[in-house]
Amino acid sequence: MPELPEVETVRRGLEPHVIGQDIVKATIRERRLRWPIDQGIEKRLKGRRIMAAERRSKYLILVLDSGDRLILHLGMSGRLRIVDSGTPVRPHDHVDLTLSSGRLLRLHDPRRFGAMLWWPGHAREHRLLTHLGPEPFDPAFDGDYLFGRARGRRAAIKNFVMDGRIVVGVGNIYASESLFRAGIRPGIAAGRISLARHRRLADSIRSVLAEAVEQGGTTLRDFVGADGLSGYFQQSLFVYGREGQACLACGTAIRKQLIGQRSSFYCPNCQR
DNA sequence: AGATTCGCCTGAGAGC
DNA sequence: TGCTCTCAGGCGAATC
Repeated sequence: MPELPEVETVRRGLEPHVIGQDIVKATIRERRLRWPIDQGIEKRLKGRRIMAAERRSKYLILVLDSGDRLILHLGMSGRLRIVDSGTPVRPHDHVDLTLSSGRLLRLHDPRRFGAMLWWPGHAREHRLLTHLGPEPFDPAFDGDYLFGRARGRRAAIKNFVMDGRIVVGVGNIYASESLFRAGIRPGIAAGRISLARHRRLADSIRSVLAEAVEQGGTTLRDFVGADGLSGYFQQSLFVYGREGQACLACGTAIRKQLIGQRSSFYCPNCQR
Protein backbone atom coordinates (compact mmCIF):
# COMPACT_ATOMS: atom_id res chain seq x y z
CA MET A 1 0.00 0.00 0.00
CA PRO A 2 1.70 3.11 -1.21
CA GLU A 3 2.12 5.66 1.53
CA LEU A 4 3.94 8.95 1.23
CA PRO A 5 7.45 7.43 1.16
CA GLU A 6 6.43 5.05 -1.59
CA VAL A 7 4.83 7.81 -3.62
CA GLU A 8 7.90 10.00 -3.20
CA THR A 9 10.08 7.07 -4.24
CA VAL A 10 7.95 6.59 -7.31
CA ARG A 11 8.15 10.28 -8.13
CA ARG A 12 11.92 10.29 -7.93
CA GLY A 13 12.18 7.16 -10.01
CA LEU A 14 9.81 8.57 -12.57
CA GLU A 15 11.54 11.89 -13.07
CA PRO A 16 14.43 10.86 -15.30
CA HIS A 17 12.09 8.88 -17.53
CA VAL A 18 9.38 11.46 -18.04
CA ILE A 19 10.84 14.96 -17.75
CA GLY A 20 11.06 16.53 -21.18
CA GLN A 21 9.20 13.66 -22.78
CA ASP A 22 6.30 14.27 -25.12
CA ILE A 23 3.17 12.24 -24.69
CA VAL A 24 2.78 10.70 -28.12
CA LYS A 25 -0.37 8.82 -27.27
CA ALA A 26 -2.59 8.03 -24.32
CA THR A 27 -4.32 4.66 -24.14
CA ILE A 28 -7.06 4.14 -21.58
CA ARG A 29 -8.32 0.60 -21.22
CA GLU A 30 -10.34 1.03 -18.04
CA ARG A 31 -11.83 4.35 -17.00
CA ARG A 32 -13.51 3.15 -13.82
CA LEU A 33 -10.99 4.12 -11.20
CA ARG A 34 -12.03 5.80 -7.98
CA TRP A 35 -13.47 8.48 -10.20
CA PRO A 36 -14.03 7.80 -13.88
CA ILE A 37 -11.21 9.03 -16.07
CA ASP A 38 -12.47 11.97 -18.13
CA GLN A 39 -13.70 11.20 -21.60
CA GLY A 40 -11.47 12.90 -24.06
CA ILE A 41 -8.44 13.01 -21.80
CA GLU A 42 -6.55 11.14 -24.50
CA LYS A 43 -6.88 14.09 -26.85
CA ARG A 44 -5.89 16.58 -24.21
CA LEU A 45 -2.78 14.60 -23.31
CA LYS A 46 -1.62 13.94 -26.85
CA GLY A 47 1.30 16.09 -27.89
CA ARG A 48 1.86 17.56 -24.43
CA ARG A 49 5.35 17.68 -22.99
CA ILE A 50 5.91 16.67 -19.37
CA MET A 51 7.77 19.49 -17.65
CA ALA A 52 7.84 18.29 -14.05
CA ALA A 53 6.78 15.51 -11.74
CA GLU A 54 5.61 16.85 -8.41
CA ARG A 55 4.06 15.37 -5.32
CA ARG A 56 1.50 16.78 -2.93
CA SER A 57 0.48 14.43 -0.16
CA LYS A 58 0.10 11.09 -1.94
CA TYR A 59 -0.90 12.70 -5.20
CA LEU A 60 1.57 12.62 -8.08
CA ILE A 61 1.27 15.63 -10.34
CA LEU A 62 2.64 15.71 -13.87
CA VAL A 63 3.01 19.31 -15.00
CA LEU A 64 2.44 19.74 -18.73
CA ASP A 65 3.79 22.37 -21.09
CA SER A 66 0.27 23.69 -21.58
CA GLY A 67 0.09 24.60 -17.93
CA ASP A 68 -2.41 21.84 -17.31
CA ARG A 69 -1.64 19.06 -14.91
CA LEU A 70 -2.33 15.37 -14.68
CA ILE A 71 -3.03 14.13 -11.17
CA LEU A 72 -2.33 10.51 -10.34
CA HIS A 73 -3.16 8.68 -7.15
CA LEU A 74 -2.13 5.09 -6.55
CA GLY A 75 -4.82 4.30 -4.01
CA MET A 76 -4.20 0.96 -2.38
CA SER A 77 -2.78 -1.14 -5.12
CA GLY A 78 -1.63 1.23 -7.84
CA ARG A 79 1.71 0.89 -9.60
CA LEU A 80 3.43 3.04 -12.17
CA ARG A 81 6.05 1.50 -14.36
CA ILE A 82 8.20 2.54 -17.25
CA VAL A 83 8.09 -0.33 -19.73
CA ASP A 84 9.32 -0.88 -23.25
CA SER A 85 6.76 -0.58 -25.97
CA GLY A 86 5.44 -3.98 -26.85
CA THR A 87 5.49 -5.17 -23.26
CA PRO A 88 2.49 -7.48 -22.98
CA VAL A 89 -0.57 -5.94 -21.37
CA ARG A 90 -1.60 -7.74 -18.22
CA PRO A 91 -4.90 -7.59 -16.41
CA HIS A 92 -5.41 -4.30 -14.57
CA ASP A 93 -3.03 -2.37 -16.82
CA HIS A 94 -5.49 0.48 -17.15
CA VAL A 95 -3.49 3.29 -18.74
CA ASP A 96 -0.47 3.66 -21.02
CA LEU A 97 1.14 6.96 -21.86
CA THR A 98 3.39 6.45 -24.85
CA LEU A 99 6.41 8.74 -24.52
CA SER A 100 8.63 10.15 -27.22
CA SER A 101 11.43 7.95 -25.90
CA GLY A 102 9.42 5.02 -27.22
CA ARG A 103 8.74 3.70 -23.76
CA LEU A 104 5.45 3.65 -21.91
CA LEU A 105 4.38 4.99 -18.57
CA ARG A 106 1.97 2.28 -17.47
CA LEU A 107 -0.60 2.50 -14.69
CA HIS A 108 -1.59 -0.80 -13.11
CA ASP A 109 -4.15 -0.91 -10.32
CA PRO A 110 -6.08 -4.10 -9.47
CA ARG A 111 -8.30 -2.59 -6.80
CA ARG A 112 -8.92 0.62 -8.70
CA PHE A 113 -8.85 2.82 -5.62
CA GLY A 114 -6.48 5.04 -7.51
CA ALA A 115 -7.27 8.01 -9.70
CA MET A 116 -6.21 9.88 -12.82
CA LEU A 117 -7.59 13.39 -12.98
CA TRP A 118 -7.24 16.36 -15.28
CA TRP A 119 -6.32 19.63 -13.60
CA PRO A 120 -6.84 22.49 -16.05
CA GLY A 121 -4.20 25.19 -16.07
CA HIS A 122 -6.75 27.91 -15.53
CA ALA A 123 -7.88 26.40 -12.23
CA ARG A 124 -5.83 27.80 -9.40
CA GLU A 125 -6.29 24.82 -7.17
CA HIS A 126 -7.72 21.39 -7.48
CA ARG A 127 -10.54 20.64 -5.09
CA LEU A 128 -8.82 17.50 -3.85
CA LEU A 129 -5.79 19.48 -2.77
CA THR A 130 -7.33 22.57 -1.23
CA HIS A 131 -8.12 21.19 2.18
CA LEU A 132 -4.84 19.38 2.70
CA GLY A 133 -2.68 20.08 5.73
CA PRO A 134 1.07 20.69 5.62
CA GLU A 135 3.60 18.21 4.32
CA PRO A 136 5.36 16.45 7.20
CA PHE A 137 8.69 17.86 5.98
CA ASP A 138 7.33 21.38 5.83
CA PRO A 139 8.91 23.60 8.51
CA ALA A 140 5.37 24.64 9.43
CA PHE A 141 4.75 21.14 10.67
CA ASP A 142 6.05 20.73 14.19
CA GLY A 143 4.92 19.86 17.69
CA ASP A 144 3.58 23.31 18.40
CA TYR A 145 1.41 23.14 15.30
CA LEU A 146 0.13 19.69 16.20
CA PHE A 147 -0.57 20.76 19.76
CA GLY A 148 -2.48 23.80 18.57
CA ARG A 149 -4.63 21.85 16.16
CA ALA A 150 -5.34 19.25 18.82
CA ARG A 151 -6.99 21.69 21.22
CA GLY A 152 -10.42 20.39 22.13
CA ARG A 153 -10.11 17.33 19.92
CA ARG A 154 -11.36 14.12 21.44
CA ALA A 155 -10.49 11.91 18.51
CA ALA A 156 -7.82 9.26 19.07
CA ILE A 157 -4.36 10.62 18.36
CA LYS A 158 -3.88 7.96 15.72
CA ASN A 159 -6.92 9.11 13.77
CA PHE A 160 -5.86 12.69 14.31
CA VAL A 161 -2.46 12.27 12.65
CA MET A 162 -4.01 10.26 9.83
CA ASP A 163 -6.39 13.14 9.06
CA GLY A 164 -5.08 14.77 5.89
CA ARG A 165 -6.40 18.13 7.00
CA ILE A 166 -3.99 18.04 9.93
CA VAL A 167 -0.92 16.64 8.18
CA VAL A 168 -0.65 14.68 4.96
CA GLY A 169 1.02 11.41 4.20
CA VAL A 170 0.62 9.55 7.46
CA GLY A 171 -1.12 6.31 6.61
CA ASN A 172 -2.07 3.44 8.84
CA ILE A 173 1.32 1.78 9.01
CA TYR A 174 3.40 4.85 9.65
CA ALA A 175 0.89 6.17 12.17
CA SER A 176 1.43 3.10 14.33
CA GLU A 177 5.18 3.29 13.91
CA SER A 178 5.37 7.00 14.69
CA LEU A 179 3.31 6.61 17.84
CA PHE A 180 5.55 3.79 18.99
CA ARG A 181 8.65 5.93 18.55
CA ALA A 182 6.98 8.75 20.40
CA GLY A 183 5.88 6.46 23.24
CA ILE A 184 2.22 7.41 22.85
CA ARG A 185 -0.70 4.99 22.90
CA PRO A 186 -2.74 5.27 19.70
CA GLY A 187 -6.11 5.45 21.43
CA ILE A 188 -5.45 8.52 23.57
CA ALA A 189 -7.47 11.64 22.79
CA ALA A 190 -5.39 14.09 20.76
CA GLY A 191 -6.44 17.00 22.94
CA ARG A 192 -5.17 15.40 26.12
CA ILE A 193 -1.56 15.08 25.03
CA SER A 194 1.04 17.56 26.30
CA LEU A 195 3.00 19.95 24.12
CA ALA A 196 6.22 18.08 24.89
CA ARG A 197 4.71 14.82 23.69
CA HIS A 198 3.27 16.45 20.56
CA ARG A 199 6.77 17.70 19.77
CA ARG A 200 8.10 14.21 20.16
CA LEU A 201 5.36 12.91 17.93
CA ALA A 202 6.03 15.44 15.18
CA ASP A 203 9.71 14.49 15.26
CA SER A 204 8.82 10.81 15.10
CA ILE A 205 6.52 11.28 12.12
CA ARG A 206 9.23 13.16 10.25
CA SER A 207 11.97 10.67 11.05
CA VAL A 208 9.89 7.59 10.28
CA LEU A 209 8.83 8.99 6.92
CA ALA A 210 12.30 10.24 6.09
CA GLU A 211 13.87 6.87 6.81
CA ALA A 212 11.24 5.13 4.75
CA VAL A 213 11.90 7.46 1.82
CA GLU A 214 15.62 6.68 2.02
CA GLN A 215 15.10 2.97 2.19
CA GLY A 216 12.46 2.97 -0.51
CA GLY A 217 14.91 4.81 -2.69
CA THR A 218 17.56 2.20 -2.26
CA THR A 219 15.27 -0.75 -2.60
CA LEU A 220 12.92 -0.09 -5.46
CA ARG A 221 15.77 0.61 -7.80
CA ASP A 222 14.41 -0.96 -10.97
CA PHE A 223 11.49 1.35 -10.94
CA VAL A 224 8.87 2.44 -11.14
CA GLY A 225 6.99 0.16 -8.82
CA ALA A 226 4.91 1.18 -5.87
CA ASP A 227 4.11 -2.04 -4.17
CA GLY A 228 4.14 -0.48 -0.76
CA LEU A 229 6.45 -1.94 1.78
CA SER A 230 8.40 -4.24 -0.46
CA GLY A 231 11.56 -2.52 0.61
CA TYR A 232 13.82 -2.61 3.58
CA PHE A 233 11.51 -0.54 5.66
CA GLN A 234 9.40 -3.61 6.21
CA GLN A 235 12.26 -4.90 8.31
CA SER A 236 12.27 -1.70 10.30
CA LEU A 237 8.72 -2.02 11.57
CA PHE A 238 8.60 -2.09 15.35
CA VAL A 239 4.92 -2.73 15.92
CA TYR A 240 2.88 -2.85 12.72
CA GLY A 241 1.63 -6.36 12.00
CA ARG A 242 3.47 -7.77 15.01
CA GLU A 243 0.56 -8.64 17.29
CA GLY A 244 1.61 -11.10 19.99
CA GLN A 245 5.29 -10.81 19.11
CA ALA A 246 7.86 -9.41 21.51
CA CYS A 247 8.44 -5.67 21.49
CA LEU A 248 11.88 -5.06 20.00
CA ALA A 249 12.61 -2.55 22.73
CA CYS A 250 11.34 -4.26 25.88
CA GLY A 251 10.05 -7.72 25.03
CA THR A 252 6.44 -7.10 26.01
CA ALA A 253 3.87 -8.67 23.67
CA ILE A 254 2.63 -6.21 21.03
CA ARG A 255 -1.08 -5.58 21.11
CA LYS A 256 -3.55 -4.96 18.33
CA GLN A 257 -6.51 -2.67 18.78
CA LEU A 258 -9.16 -1.47 16.38
CA ILE A 259 -9.28 2.32 16.29
CA GLY A 260 -11.62 3.93 13.83
CA GLN A 261 -12.08 0.58 12.06
CA ARG A 262 -8.35 0.36 11.46
CA SER A 263 -5.88 -2.09 12.91
CA SER A 264 -3.54 -0.35 15.28
CA PHE A 265 -0.53 -1.87 16.96
CA TYR A 266 1.28 -0.74 20.10
CA CYS A 267 3.49 -1.85 22.96
CA PRO A 268 1.56 -1.55 26.24
CA ASN A 269 4.80 -1.01 28.11
CA CYS A 270 6.66 1.44 25.87
CA GLN A 271 3.57 3.46 24.99
CA ARG A 272 1.54 5.24 27.63
C1' DA B 1 -17.54 21.52 13.33
C1' DG B 2 -16.00 17.32 14.85
C1' DA B 3 -16.65 12.40 14.96
C1' DT B 4 -18.16 8.29 12.86
C1' DT B 5 -19.61 5.26 9.18
C1' DC B 6 -19.93 3.91 4.44
C1' DG B 7 -18.47 2.50 -0.06
C1' DC B 8 -15.53 1.51 -3.64
C1' DC B 9 -12.36 -2.96 -5.26
C1' DT B 10 -9.44 -7.41 -5.81
C1' DG B 11 -6.06 -10.55 -3.97
C1' DA B 12 -4.18 -13.09 -0.23
C1' DG B 13 -4.87 -16.07 3.30
C1' DA B 14 -7.67 -18.91 6.40
C1' DG B 15 -11.01 -22.37 7.06
C1' DC B 16 -13.75 -26.18 5.59
C1' DT C 1 -8.24 -29.36 -4.92
C1' DG C 2 -11.45 -25.91 -4.74
C1' DC C 3 -14.70 -23.30 -2.90
C1' DT C 4 -16.38 -19.53 0.39
C1' DC C 5 -15.44 -16.11 3.79
C1' DT C 6 -12.78 -12.46 5.89
C1' DC C 7 -9.74 -8.95 5.86
C1' DA C 8 -6.82 -5.32 4.13
C1' DG C 9 -6.75 -0.19 3.27
C1' DG C 10 -6.94 5.64 1.08
C1' DC C 11 -9.96 8.80 1.60
C1' DG C 12 -13.96 11.48 -0.07
C1' DA C 13 -18.83 11.55 0.85
C1' DA C 14 -22.56 11.01 3.69
C1' DT C 15 -24.45 10.88 8.13
C1' DC C 16 -24.82 11.56 12.98
